[in-house]
Amino acid sequence: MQTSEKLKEIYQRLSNHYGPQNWWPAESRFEVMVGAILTQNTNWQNVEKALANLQSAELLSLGSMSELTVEKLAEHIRPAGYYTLKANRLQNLFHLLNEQWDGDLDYFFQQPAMALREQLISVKGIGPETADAIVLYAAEKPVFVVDNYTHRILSRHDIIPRECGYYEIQEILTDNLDEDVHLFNEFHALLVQVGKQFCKKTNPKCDECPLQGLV
DNA sequence: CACCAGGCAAGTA
DNA sequence: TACTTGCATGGT
Repeated sequence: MQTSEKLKEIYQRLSNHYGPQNWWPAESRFEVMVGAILTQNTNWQNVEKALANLQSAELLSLGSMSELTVEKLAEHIRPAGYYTLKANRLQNLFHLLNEQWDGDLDYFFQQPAMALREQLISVKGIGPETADAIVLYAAEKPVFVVDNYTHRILSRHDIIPRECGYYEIQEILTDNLDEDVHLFNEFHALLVQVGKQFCKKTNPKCDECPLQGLV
């Protein structure tokens, strides 16, 4: 079977099984960016606690969060883990937005996807996945977000080799799927959903997975 | 108790 | 280039 056919089959099964995911769970593009950094190698439940702290302190805007010292910021995001590291990473992003774009997010997000991506990835603490998550879920431009689950699930189904790197995986996906924001949005969210449930590092439960038996 | 989550950068060889 | 390690809280 062709790669594109396999991918469509996977998407159909997951979509039928789980329904619409409606990512990203945030109320603003700014919140998407903050969440994208906070969720690096971190359970979303912990990120929610950190976001709730920021919300109740009225800090979920670029202007207000930019005024905090790194120590105060770290204190608010503590439940998300790696809090010192992430406070610095957030400030690095704020610096780009404030200095290069005068804090104007509309202006910033108006750029083409590749320009956005390039700038985001130049920020210390933002790598390929975080940058792509922001481009897809905040800027709503069609780039496929690859993560550990994507790699694990697609390699186990022999769609990609196990030693495949980020950009190789992304290339295979974009070459074999329609370039569509909604499709990329749902597909990534669905892979995370099924991955959390059935495709953990240790103790995978392949027999109960909706992708079980796929050729 | 062990394990690990919607990564990334820095260090080592 | 290709591994390895630190970062840290809170679920299961």
